[in-house]
Amino acid sequence: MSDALIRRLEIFAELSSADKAILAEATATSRPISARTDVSREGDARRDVFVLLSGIGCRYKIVAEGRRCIVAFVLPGDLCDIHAPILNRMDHTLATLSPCEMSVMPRSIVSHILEHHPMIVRALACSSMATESIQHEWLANLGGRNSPMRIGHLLCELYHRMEAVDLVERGQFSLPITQIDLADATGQTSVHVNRSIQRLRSERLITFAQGMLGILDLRRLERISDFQPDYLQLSRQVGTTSPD
Amino acid sequence: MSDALIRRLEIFAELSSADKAILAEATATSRPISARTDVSREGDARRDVFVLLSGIGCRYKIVAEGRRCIVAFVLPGDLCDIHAPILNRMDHTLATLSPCEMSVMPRSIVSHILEHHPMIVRALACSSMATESIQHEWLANLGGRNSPMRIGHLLCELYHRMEAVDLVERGQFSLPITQIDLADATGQTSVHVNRSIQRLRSERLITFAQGMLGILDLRRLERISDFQPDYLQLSRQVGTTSPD
DNA sequence: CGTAATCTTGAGTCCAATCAACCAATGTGG
DNA sequence: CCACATTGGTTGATTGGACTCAAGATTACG
Repeated sequence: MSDALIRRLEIFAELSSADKAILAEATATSRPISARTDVSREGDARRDVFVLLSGIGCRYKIVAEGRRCIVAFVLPGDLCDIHAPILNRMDHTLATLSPCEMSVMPRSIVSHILEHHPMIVRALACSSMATESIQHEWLANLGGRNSPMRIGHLLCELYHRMEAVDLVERGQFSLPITQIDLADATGQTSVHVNRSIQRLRSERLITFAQGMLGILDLRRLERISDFQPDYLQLSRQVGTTSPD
Repeated sequence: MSDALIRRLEIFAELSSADKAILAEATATSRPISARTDVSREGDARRDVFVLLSGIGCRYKIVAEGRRCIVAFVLPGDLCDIHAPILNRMDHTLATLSPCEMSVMPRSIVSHILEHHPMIVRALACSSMATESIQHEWLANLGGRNSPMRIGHLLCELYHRMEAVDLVERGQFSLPITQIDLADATGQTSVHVNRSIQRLRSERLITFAQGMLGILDLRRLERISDFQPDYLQLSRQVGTTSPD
């Protein structure tokens, strides 16, 4: 289970067996968390470093009038808030959407890694730049695209991110979230999301039922959603850049 | 001029005189760049590390049908792409909006800083987390707020960020950007932005003319825009957190 | 098996984009 | 110095898309 993290970081840097060992150790102890629970809340002091091992989580903020805005999805292998200890307050809430398996990394191991495992640090830096890219793309999504494109684009992103940690099988993957969640992530009403999904279904681009998402025609979905996978930075980068 | 960078980083960490000296050296040579020019383009290989010394820039993406989405504003003292050398492609374009003064940091100094000036590195890490917070807030802005709130919220953010580098005088600061720019940053039409600005003006909240923005009643503007300054992480943090 | 969520569909309303002028300020060349 | 072009801002009329409200169907779950 814990190998999602390793698989993810290996995209960005060549990890030694010592690197992998410490990552395995750091994520050895995990605990189950039920769906729809806040793991750490906006305003809390940042403390822990989490790794999501299975399930789907999100980061959200509450704006005026109680509206919930999802600002990111957290997928298996995602490492949350590696720099948590150095900033004082969470600006958002980290929560589960489905039942999850999470691991809390002990502070001691975190600082040990930061000091003695430069390749991991490098991979983490790349990973956080990829996160930034994703956020830019989300902004472009909300600011510049219409409803079906927003949904399509988001689904493409999730597809590729799940693919990168080997969780896609025959174009399908588990996506146990509601249309309300998709609405809050794309700045729309669930009613409106529903209609767009039905449109995508009727055009034989996706299937979405019982928490499973199927992408029927990735190329076409990407095209109509203005999706360019480059921004995810998920193509292997090992050896393609010079060390600093 | 170059002290905007130092002033900014000092928010996050206590810099020694050696730290400041190397920052001053790194930003010693600057060059003027005229308004509305792309500094580095989406798709380009990342190479240089920029510091904006004066003027206003932005990061933008072009989505389908040529629409421009501004995903961030770059203010004096902002350090662009410190990790540029380790990722291969720019996911967005960095451009000037007004005439700017920019400094390109030599690679050699960058790596020297990363290796020998831990407090600067720490400040940079904090700074990039603050950037992430801003992006979350922008997502909430686009996803959850109406037009006057979006504009008001953005203006509050710019006010506080300019304040942090001492560029606000008597509630006023230079903001040489167009309503079209504001539109592209808030996912609206310039026509719609115009009406919202007029609304804010008529409620005696702001003045905005000839590239100068005046905030007439910050508290009230913050209240009606659902703005909480905490997310900017601009309150001095020196000594408030334990080192890792 | 029953209750609560979630999804689906329809109808009506409203807000924001679009289209289209027009104005003011600035700059340019003759 | 003035005619003209350009850019940014302002205003109104129109239209379409997204939200709201509401009710029924389906699914999930204790």
